[in-house]
Amino acid sequence: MRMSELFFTTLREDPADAEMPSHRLLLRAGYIRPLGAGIYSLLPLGMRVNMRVTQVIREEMNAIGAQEMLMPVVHPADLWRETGRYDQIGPEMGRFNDRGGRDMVLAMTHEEVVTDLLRKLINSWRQLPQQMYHFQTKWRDEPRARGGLIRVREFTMKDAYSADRDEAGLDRSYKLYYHAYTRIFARLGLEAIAVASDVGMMGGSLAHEFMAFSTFGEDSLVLCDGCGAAANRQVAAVRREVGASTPQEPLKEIATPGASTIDELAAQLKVPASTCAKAVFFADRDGRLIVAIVRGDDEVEETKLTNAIGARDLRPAREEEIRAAGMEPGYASPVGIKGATVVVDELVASTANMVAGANKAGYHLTGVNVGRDYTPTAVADIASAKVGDACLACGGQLRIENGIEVGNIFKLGTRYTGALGATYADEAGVSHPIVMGSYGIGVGRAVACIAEAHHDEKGLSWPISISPFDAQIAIVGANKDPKVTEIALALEVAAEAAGIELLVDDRAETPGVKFADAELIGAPWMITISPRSLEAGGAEVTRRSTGERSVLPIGAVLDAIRAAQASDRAAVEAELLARGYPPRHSARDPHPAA
RNA sequence: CGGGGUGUGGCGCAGCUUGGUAGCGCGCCUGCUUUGGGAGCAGGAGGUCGGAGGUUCGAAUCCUCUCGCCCCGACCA
Repeated sequence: MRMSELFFTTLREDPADAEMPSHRLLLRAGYIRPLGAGIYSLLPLGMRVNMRVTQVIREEMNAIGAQEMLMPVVHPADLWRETGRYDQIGPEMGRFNDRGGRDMVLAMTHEEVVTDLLRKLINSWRQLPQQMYHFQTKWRDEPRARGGLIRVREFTMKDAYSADRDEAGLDRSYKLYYHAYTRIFARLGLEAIAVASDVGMMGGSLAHEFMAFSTFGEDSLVLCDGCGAAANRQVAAVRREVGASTPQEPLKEIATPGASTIDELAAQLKVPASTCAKAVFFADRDGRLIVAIVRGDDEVEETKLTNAIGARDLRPAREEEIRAAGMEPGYASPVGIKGATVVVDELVASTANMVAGANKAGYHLTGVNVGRDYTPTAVADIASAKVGDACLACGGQLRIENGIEVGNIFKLGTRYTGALGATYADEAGVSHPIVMGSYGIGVGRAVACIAEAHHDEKGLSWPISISPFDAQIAIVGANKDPKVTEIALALEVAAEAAGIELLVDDRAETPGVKFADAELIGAPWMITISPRSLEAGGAEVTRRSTGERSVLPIGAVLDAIRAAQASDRAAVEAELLARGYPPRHSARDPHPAA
């Protein structure tokens, strides 16, 4: 490809409204352009990276026996009514009417459609298991798009689905995807780990998220270096010391003027924050008030709270809602109130004689005991894991890092097949619902994460496996010697024949511009061909990631690139093998370990 | 949806407080010179100042409403 013909432009200055490096650089280097909030065009450079990423995913999907297909973006709403999600899902789903006035939806995901196909195509146990996937556009009207391709409203997802006859089959399928995903992210140059996660709107029983480490990550990952346990903070359980059993003291009201926060309260009473009960208020979709009680040194983890009581759409409660329930913000507790759902953290439930609000401004109660002084609706682990907490599995110290979710795998079970009546007949002719899993990767987000992980102050620096071009040629000094252009273009032709894609900078720009743009665009090698390089023996080859430079005879350049590509790929495979993730597993083969 | 910010040629910004002919840098076009780290000189093109309404002799500037976008929080690949 000649750069003079490439549909793109680089920007010399950073776009004002891009913060994250991937956003900034993908814009500046001419990979993407926004159309609206969270809606992007992929320019040819961006599309090339997208295709490379897609190809890696495709190869690994095919390797586990998944079959590529394509399902529509526009669905009849009736199908979504059958699973109940048409009403469950809020404004993040795009809805419209066709010309006949029928309700239609834009795909946010494809469980409904794939399950509809299963019920139409699968009749017998002999047809199972099945694995299928596609790359398709999703529309999710996110409340807030952000960070360029990191969180957008329209995006391409690779979503795969497994269909098995029973839980054991689903276990096997799940492990296959775990295996494939590990291989995919390694091949994409992403350091990603699988963490236990919430099942969210997908439903189902077990889920892992694959998280790319990033300081800009929106999720907090709770990690144990001791045993390798990893979980999303939303669901991370930790080992918690149970309070010593102390005799219960009588309830006593004390004046605590101005102590409307836990810090002030603990300071005023000279007691540790852990002995104070913190009340946090939420309201659900129907306006029902929910009081969550955690220890003063803990925070409420909303996802855990949501799951503990099967609530939906929690939001912070408004002050008037709290007062309406008979509580005093700043001095609130469930003691003496009625009508609210009270969820108590298990640690609070096992701690005697806590300090809690008196529901009267300026007063607290001491000697508060759960069960005696108030009755909780539920007792559950609803506190956020903290740095330094003890690992549930091994007791080791936990640490917390930020990550970006690039993929997830869900055990759906019969959530959809049950609702839609997708069944098969077993050997005895008895009908059973098909057992499903679903497995997603956001392609554009993966691209953005790779850019986050592979860039420097000068620009992008793609891994060899997914760069838009294998190398970029800077033609320098063509005015002094027309031969350099000839040689460069001949090299491009030879490369094409060898299956190597070069981007040749034949523009009438000064060398400085060409070098700067090459570094911005970030192909793994920059090849300079100039009178000077020819004199030195051929082409000057610079490795983008290291800045390492050498001069090679023109005839040796392509071989060198190919050799480097091969050894890079071999190194990734060797590492994957060492970790227990060799290539090639069929869905019907026994699986090693995952 | 709450909070904060911002909207002025393709990009980055000034001008707004104190109303009076819309400016700067980069990029773009033409010519000449230049050519190994974002060239120089000369000439040139390009803007309903996000939109609507209002105040005023006069609005980028003041007022009201509205829309877009970005960032921070509650949600997700």
